[in-house]
Parts: sequence; C-alpha cells; structure tokens
Amino acid sequence: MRNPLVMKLERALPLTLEDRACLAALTAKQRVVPAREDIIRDGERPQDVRLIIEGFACRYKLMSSGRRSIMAYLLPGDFCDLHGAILGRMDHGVISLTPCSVVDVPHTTIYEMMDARPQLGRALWWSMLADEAILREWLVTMGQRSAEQQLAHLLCELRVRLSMVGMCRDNTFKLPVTQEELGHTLGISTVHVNRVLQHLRGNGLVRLLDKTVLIPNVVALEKFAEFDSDYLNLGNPVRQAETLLSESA
Amino acid sequence: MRNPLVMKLERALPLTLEDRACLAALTAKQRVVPAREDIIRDGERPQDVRLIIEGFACRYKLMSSGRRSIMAYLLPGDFCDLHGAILGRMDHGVISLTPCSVVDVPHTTIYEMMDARPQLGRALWWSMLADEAILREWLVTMGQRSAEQQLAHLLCELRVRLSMVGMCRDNTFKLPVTQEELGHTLGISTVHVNRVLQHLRGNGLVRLLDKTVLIPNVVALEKFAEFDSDYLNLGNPVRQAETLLSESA
DNA sequence: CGCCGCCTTGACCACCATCAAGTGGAGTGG
DNA sequence: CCACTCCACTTGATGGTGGTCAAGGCGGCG
Repeated sequence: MRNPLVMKLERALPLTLEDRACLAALTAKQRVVPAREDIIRDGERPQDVRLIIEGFACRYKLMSSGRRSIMAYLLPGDFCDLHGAILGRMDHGVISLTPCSVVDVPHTTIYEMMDARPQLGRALWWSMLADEAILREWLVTMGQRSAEQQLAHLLCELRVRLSMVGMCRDNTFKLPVTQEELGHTLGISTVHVNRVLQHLRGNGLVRLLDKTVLIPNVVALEKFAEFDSDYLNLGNPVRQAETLLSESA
Repeated sequence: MRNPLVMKLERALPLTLEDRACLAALTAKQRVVPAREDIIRDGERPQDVRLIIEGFACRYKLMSSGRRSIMAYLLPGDFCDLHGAILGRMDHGVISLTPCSVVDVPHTTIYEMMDARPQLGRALWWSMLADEAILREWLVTMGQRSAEQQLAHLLCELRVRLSMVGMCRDNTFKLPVTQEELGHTLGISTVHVNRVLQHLRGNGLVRLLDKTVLIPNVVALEKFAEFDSDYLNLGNPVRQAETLLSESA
C-alpha cells in the first residue's frame, strides 16, 4: 500500500522520486493509538509533529458546558499539529476516532527537511493552508446552509479527501463516526442528525449501511450540497510556478 | 503613528530593531482603496501580497443564492493573501469595508525577507497560523453558541485585536460595519442582529453609538460570551524556543 | 423635497433543540 | 442458551430560537 502522505501531497504539487523517498522515510517508526484516545491535548506544547498514517481522528475543543465541538476530521496523510512548531501551544485537542497508526516527527527533522528540499517545504505549507481553506468552507457551510446541506457537504468533502488517499472506491467509503459526533461537528443535535440522514436516504442521495457510505449519484449530491471542490486546492494548484520548468508527471 | 504590522507581530514574538525596520520598509508605497471595493477577487492568482495598513476589510464568499458570507475581518496589520504565495489561487475574495490603505508586496520580496531573516519568516507564518486559529474559534462559536453569545464573542475578539494595533482605547472602538454585514458574518438575519444588539445593550453589556462600540464591563461580556483570548496566541507564544537565546525585550 | 440605505419593530412560522421512550445489536456473565 | 447491560440509533411530542415578510422611522444626499 502507498504512503498516504505522498499520495496526498503529489496530488497538489509535483514531487521528485527523492522527495517521495524522503517523505516515506519519515513514516518509518509508527505507533498505534487505540480508538477514542487523545493524540494531543489542548494546551500541550508538542516537541514533535504527529502524522496520521492510518485511521480517523478529529480536532476538537471542549466547551465550558462540557459539550465537545469537532472542528476537523483528520485522515491518513494529515498532520495533527504542524502549526505547533510555530505557535507553540495547542489551542485544541486531537482525538482518535478509530485505532490509528501515528508517526512522531521531531520539529528539527521537519526544519531540516524544509531547508534541504524547498519543494517539500512548500508541500508542507500547502498542507497547512489547505486545512485552513477547509476551515473557511466549513464556516460558510455552517453559517449559511441548512442542516441537510451541511451534512451532504461534509460527505462530499470526505469522499474527495478519502479518494486522494485511496480510501474511497466506487463512491463508497467507511465513515467510522457516530451520529453524535456528526452532531458535534455540524453543531446540531444527535436527534436531528438522525432525521437529516434519513431524509437524505429517502431522497436517494446517500445510502448508508454499517458505517459505510455509498453515494449513488455524486453529481446530484454535490449539487444539492452546493459543493465545489475548488476549496480543496487540488486540480490546478501552485503548478503555475512549475509550468515554467519541466512538468514531472 | 506606529506601524500596525510591527505592533501586531511584536506582541507575538520578539523582533530586533533591524527586523522592525525591515517590516516598516515594506509599507513605504501605500495606495488607497475606497470603501466597498474588492481588494482581491475570488479565483484571482495574485503575484503580490496585500497588506492592510489602515481601514477595515473582510474575507467573503458569495453563495450560489447570492448571499454574501463573511469569514474574517481584516484589520490594520493583517495580510489579505499571504497564503496566495503557496496556494496560488484565491478561494475567496477580500473587500474593503471602509477606505483602506493597502501595500502590495511582491512574492519575491516576501521570499527574500524570509530567507534573510528567519525570525521575520517565523513572524509571517505566525500571522497566517493565528488567522487559522481564529477560524477554528469562529467555527466553534457558530456551531455551539447562541446568536447573542456569537455577537458578544465577536466584539470581544475585535476589542483585543484592535487593542493590539492601537485602535481601541478605554474599551471603545469604531466598528464601521452594518448590521447586515454582522448578519452575514454570524450567519443570522439582519433583523435578528438588530434584536440581539438591543438585548446586549439592554443588559448593559455593550453600548453603541454611531458605529462606536463601548464595552463598559469587559469581564462581564467575556464571561457571557465564553471568550478566552488564548486562541489569539498572544501572551506566551513561540518564545519558548527563544528563551534559550537572549530575550530581546 | 424626495429618494435611498440603514435601522427598528411586529406578526407569523419553520427548523431544529430538548425531553422522553423504545428498538436492536454486541458484548458479558449466568 | 438466555438474561442483562450498554450503546447507538430511532421515533414522537413539544417548544424556543431565529428566519421571513412587511411596514415604518430616520438621517444623508442629490
């Protein structure tokens, strides 16, 4: 199986064989985190960067009411705390949703890699900024769209992101998340998540069985959700600068 | 008057006199953008980085319904499209809310500066990541809190951010924004913004006159909004790495 | 003066939260 | 094998937050 980090980054910008080898070398020493366990805690000052190789995780904050608010889903190939190298202190936590394989990369290794290989540096920054773009889109979605569109939008996004790391085939993917967690993500109650899901199923936009999502008609769902994958910064990215050079397919 | 970019960044991490001079030099050639004019448009591929020196602006996306959704407020010292250097293509627009003084900095200048002055490089990345942290907090706020708390939270944030650039004295600041725009920001209707504002005024949490906000009791408002300024990454930032070196006060 | 943008207020209703009860499968222990 | 528990999901009833529609006030400006 391919390295999810390499798969993700080379969708965004061209990498040489050496770049890829360098990234792959990062992921040598993996450790396993059980499901529902903190990968980083709010307020921590990490010395390493944590990279998810396998499994699902999420960023969250705990509200003073005790409610958990989920701000992002982390998939294989995603960094938990790349920004920690700059900001120092985590302003939120990351928790595994399934058992996860995680790699710890010391900040020094990251810095060295960025110095030695500018293109990899750009790739890491791309990864961080792509996360930010997702946040902006979520903010818009939460503010302006109905709960049903929000949920549809989330499914559209996960379909694309999972495809990038080879975890979605035939528009079918595992979504190992409870309805309660979906509610904490979209800011709606668990009960309402349930009703909305049923409605989406009733309309034939989504099929669900045993935590597996099947999207029979991607175009229809994306239209309903007003989903436009531009914000994921895939198709035609930084490449602009590279077209002047040789395009390494 | 001091340079707002310097004021902002040196609140986050220590800068030498040369660093400051270097930042100040960036802001030599300012141009003025009238109110309600696009500073960057969605989809553009900027070759420069735009920096706000004076005035208010906002990031926004237009929905297919034609509604405008505001995702961020940009104050003096904030960059419009620092991420554009990496991502290439804007996935949202930036529009001025008041007349603005703007500086255009070529990407090459940014790169050179980051190479020559690592600390300034870190400062710029800090600025980008701090924006991301604000997005996360907004996402939580929009998802989990009542409209009244959302609005209160926004005012708390603006008070702190404006203080950083010397635009808030005695907990009083200009907020040159219509109620419609506040609605587009929080994802609530204009009518409801109005009612919520009146309620905040009725409770004595906020005083409003002629687009000027006065917060009589900051502690009370922050408590009501569940505002915790940690996410703005001020107090105790990257410094951690610097304490090993000389602490340039 | 009259128009226009912004704020204000009222009436009505939909979306979604909350409370409550019940179903069904997985795991555990008798 | 069958109780038993636990957890996620499901469904119904009720009510509140906030959307929508509509009308009016008020200041700025041509």
